[in-house]
Amino acid sequence: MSSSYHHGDLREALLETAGNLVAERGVDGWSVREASARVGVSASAAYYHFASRDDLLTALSIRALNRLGEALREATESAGGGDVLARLCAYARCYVRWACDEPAAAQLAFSPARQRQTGTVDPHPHQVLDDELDRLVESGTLPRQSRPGADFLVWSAVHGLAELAHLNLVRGNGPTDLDLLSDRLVRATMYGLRDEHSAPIPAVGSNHTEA
Amino acid sequence: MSSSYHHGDLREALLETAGNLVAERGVDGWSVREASARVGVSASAAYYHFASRDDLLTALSIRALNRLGEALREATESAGGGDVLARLCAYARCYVRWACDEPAAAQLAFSPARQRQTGTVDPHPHQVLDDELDRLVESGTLPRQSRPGADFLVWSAVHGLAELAHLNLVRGNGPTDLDLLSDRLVRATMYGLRDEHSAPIPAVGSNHTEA
DNA sequence: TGTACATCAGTGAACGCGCGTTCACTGATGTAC
DNA sequence: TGTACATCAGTGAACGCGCGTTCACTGATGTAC
Repeated sequence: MSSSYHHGDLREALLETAGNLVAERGVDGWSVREASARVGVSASAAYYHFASRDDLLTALSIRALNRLGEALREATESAGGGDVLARLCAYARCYVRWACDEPAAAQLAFSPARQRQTGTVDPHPHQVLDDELDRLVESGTLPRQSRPGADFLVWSAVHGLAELAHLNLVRGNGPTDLDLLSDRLVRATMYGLRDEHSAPIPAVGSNHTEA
Repeated sequence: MSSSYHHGDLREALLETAGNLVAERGVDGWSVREASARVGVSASAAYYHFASRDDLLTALSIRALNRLGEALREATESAGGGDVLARLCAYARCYVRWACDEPAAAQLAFSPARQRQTGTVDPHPHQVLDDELDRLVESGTLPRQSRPGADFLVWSAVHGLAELAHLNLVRGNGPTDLDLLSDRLVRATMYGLRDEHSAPIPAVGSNHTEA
C-alpha cells in the first residue's frame, strides 16, 4: 500500500516472485537476496516471514503441488460429460502439459527433500486420480479386482510421460501429438488393467519366472 | 602409482569420486575442491582434465546413462530363456531398482541441462527397450501395428514407476512388492497395446471427445 | 648407458564474488483511555 | 479527538564462508641421439 514499510502481503509477494524465479532459472538458480530485491524489499525482510531459504522453498513446493491438484480437478470436472475414460484422459493431458509448461515447478513439487508434510496439500494429484479410478470402477470400465494398486500404475504411466516429455525425450512434435500419445497411454493402461485377470498369460510364452 | 604428481588416471579418479559425492549428497551437494581433496590432489588439478565443473558433471551424466544402458542390456539378456515378456519385465525391474538405488545418478543421467550429446551413449536405455519391443513383435506378442510409438508408452510407464518409487510415493513396502508392481505395470501396458486396435472403445461410454 | 630437452601433469596462492543469515535499529500502525 | 505506548514489519550494515577459476610455477616422465 504505502510507498515503503509495511508491504501489503510480503509473504505472498515473496512466494510469487520466488515462484517466477524458479520458473525462469530453476530451483537453485536464484537467491533470497534476489527475490527480495525484485519485490523491492531488503534481503533480511524475507526472514521475517520464512525461517530460511529452504523454508521458503518448501512453501513453494506445497503451493506448486496444490496448484497441480486444483488444475487436475478442474480438468477432470470439465471433461467428457459422463464419459469416465475421457475424464481420465483429461487428467493425463493436464498433468503432462503442466510438467512441460512448468518443469521447474514440477521438479520442486515432487522434490524428494520436501515430502514430509504432504498432508497439507488439499486436492493432492494422487487423490484426484484415486477419485477418477473409483468412478471408473463404479461405471464398470475398470474391474473392481483390478482397482487395488491401479492408482500407482496409472500414476506411473502419466508421471513418466510427463517426465519424458519435459525432458524432450519423446519424439513426435507438437502439443497435439503429445495429447494423443497421452490418450493412447491412458487407454492402453486401462485396457491392460481390464484384462489382467481374464487373460493373465500373454500370447506366446507361458512361463514367467522371477528374474 | 607414485606418491605424488602424475596420478595414474586422475580423470577417471575424479569421475569416480565425484560420482560417489553425487550419490552421497546429490547433484549439487559437493564442490570441485572437495572432489579434488578426496582424491588427494589440488583443486586446480581438476581443471587440467575438465574445462569446468559443469563439464565434469556432463561427463558424469553420460557415464551414468551408459551404466544404466549396460545394466539393462545385461538384465534382459540373462532373463527369461526365450520368454520375451519376461525379458521386458526384467528390463523394468532393473530400471526401477537403479532409480531407487542411485536416485542422484538417475537425476543426473536425465538432467535436462545435459542432453545434446546423447549420441555418445552406446547402449542407450531407449535403444535397449526398442530392441526388446522388436523382439516382442517378432514373437507375435505385440501386434506390429501397435509397435510405432510403443517405446514411448512403455518407457513412460517404467520411468514413471521408477520416479515415484525413488520419491517414496508408492505405498506397499519392500523391493519384492516393487518388483511385482513393476511386472504388473509391464503386463498391463503390453495387454493394452495388444488390444488397442481390436477393441478401441471401452466397456461403457462410447464418445471420447477432445478435452 | 648417459645426457639434453620438450612435454606432461601437477602445485598452491590468490582473485573476486555472491551467498545465507544475524543483529541492533527504526519507522508505521493499531489500541486503550 | 488526542495522546501514550506496544507491537508489527521493515532497514541496512556486517559476519564468515566456500566457491569456481586463473596463473605463474615446478617436479616427473619420455624421447632423441
